[in-house]
Amino acid sequence: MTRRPPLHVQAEAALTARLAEGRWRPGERLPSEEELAAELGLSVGTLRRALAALERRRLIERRQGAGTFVASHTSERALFHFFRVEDLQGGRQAPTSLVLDCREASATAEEAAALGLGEGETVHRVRRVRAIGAVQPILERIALPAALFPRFRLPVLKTMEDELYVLYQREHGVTVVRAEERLAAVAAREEDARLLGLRAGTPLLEIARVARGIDGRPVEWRVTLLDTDSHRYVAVLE
Amino acid sequence: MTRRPPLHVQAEAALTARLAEGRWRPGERLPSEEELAAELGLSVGTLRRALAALERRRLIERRQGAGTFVASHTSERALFHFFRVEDLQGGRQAPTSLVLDCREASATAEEAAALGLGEGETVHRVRRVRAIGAVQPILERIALPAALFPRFRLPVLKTMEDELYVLYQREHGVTVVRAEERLAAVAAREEDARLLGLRAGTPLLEIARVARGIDGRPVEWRVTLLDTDSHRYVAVLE
DNA sequence: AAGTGGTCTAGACCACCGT
DNA sequence: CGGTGGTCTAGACCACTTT
Repeated sequence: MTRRPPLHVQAEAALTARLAEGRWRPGERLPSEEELAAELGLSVGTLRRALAALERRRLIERRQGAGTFVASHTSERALFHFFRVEDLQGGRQAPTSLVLDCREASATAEEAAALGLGEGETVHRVRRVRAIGAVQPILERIALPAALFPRFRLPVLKTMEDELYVLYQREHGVTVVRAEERLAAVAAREEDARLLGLRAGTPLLEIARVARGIDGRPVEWRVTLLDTDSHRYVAVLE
Repeated sequence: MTRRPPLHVQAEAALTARLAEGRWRPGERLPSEEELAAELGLSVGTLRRALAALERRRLIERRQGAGTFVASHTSERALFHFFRVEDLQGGRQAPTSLVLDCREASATAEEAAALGLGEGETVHRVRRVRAIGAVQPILERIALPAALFPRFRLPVLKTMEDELYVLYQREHGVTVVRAEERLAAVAAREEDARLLGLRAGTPLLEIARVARGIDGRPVEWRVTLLDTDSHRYVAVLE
């Protein structure tokens, strides 16, 4: 016999579900603590515990005197949380992007596996290079399930809004809250080297990412190549 | 005028200081909530809030019915928290180590900078290779401030207790609670390639780590080379 | 049975934001 | 000023571990 989870856990799950279904829009204010507590049949103290957990998971933001708000992806958050690249001095700077292509295709086995799709389902495939200051150390290949992004398109060959997660949320209602990355060192292939202005065979850092939405399902597959002559990938373990 | 921090924050800081100074040993039980609250002049509720924060920072562990304990580095924790290497299928296995050398030396500029020492201060320098299953994909160079590890030594050329953080804590009273890593892709140098059984020039993942103690000061500088033919470095962003 | 941490509530008071 | 979240307290009751 498995025990009933505590009320604050149930409340957290119930609120997570409401956020995932889009009950409130990003940036919108939630009802006050007192109202939510009454609605869920809890004391304010117990509800506050659930809200604190949601805040730690960055699904909501709380501002004293103003209210509780659905977290919205700002460039700042995306920059500091989902972009883990620094220069050699530890400095951080927002990159700018140049989109090379953006088209529909049917998923390769690798893409399908990463995104939890059937092989051959439709994906949007994007390729772009990203510049930081005077150098251009990043090449990315991105795949998105067409089912989640029905009207997705990006103008090609133009420097674009760089932070795609802001765009996913604003234009497609997809909020990325978590990602897993697997890193390897690889030798630059002919074509990649050309796009980055390097010699073929140069060691590059390959970052393979699965990004997930509020409900935990994969929403993006991204493979980044980083030239570590000028930059580093940073991680904090705690 | 800057405001007084809330009591639960003050309590957290006070308890952190006690843990850092070694008031209780790793694994030892702390006084009960009621005793601690009385001692610090707080209500139990406020004290519990401070303890919950310390538990999230993994400085303590709480067991219902048994008490609150100083967190102690188990191999399991070190393996899952400070060892971010998986095989290509996502499997995790504890590595075994072969120590190549372990001697005292005076810190290089790089070591001194990373550890916050004056150049020329004494460090212990360790070099080892680590095997996982049938392969041997890891080469590590480690530097420790001699001031923090006065009696440090490791037998050379013998497979040793692999998880050094368990040893740091048990034998030297140094608890690692946080680390920052900077990753790059490099071409294997002649000597490193020989030790890993690879050709010179093979792309390797270089992981440069600064590990910190409870008080936040650097206690270890470690550069790991990982052969990503058989393994990956993993990170979770959330 | 005694002692520990975990849950949940109710309420007072404070700090802050917006109008 | 009213309404919001933040802090702090006090106490009842529960679940679990240990002796």
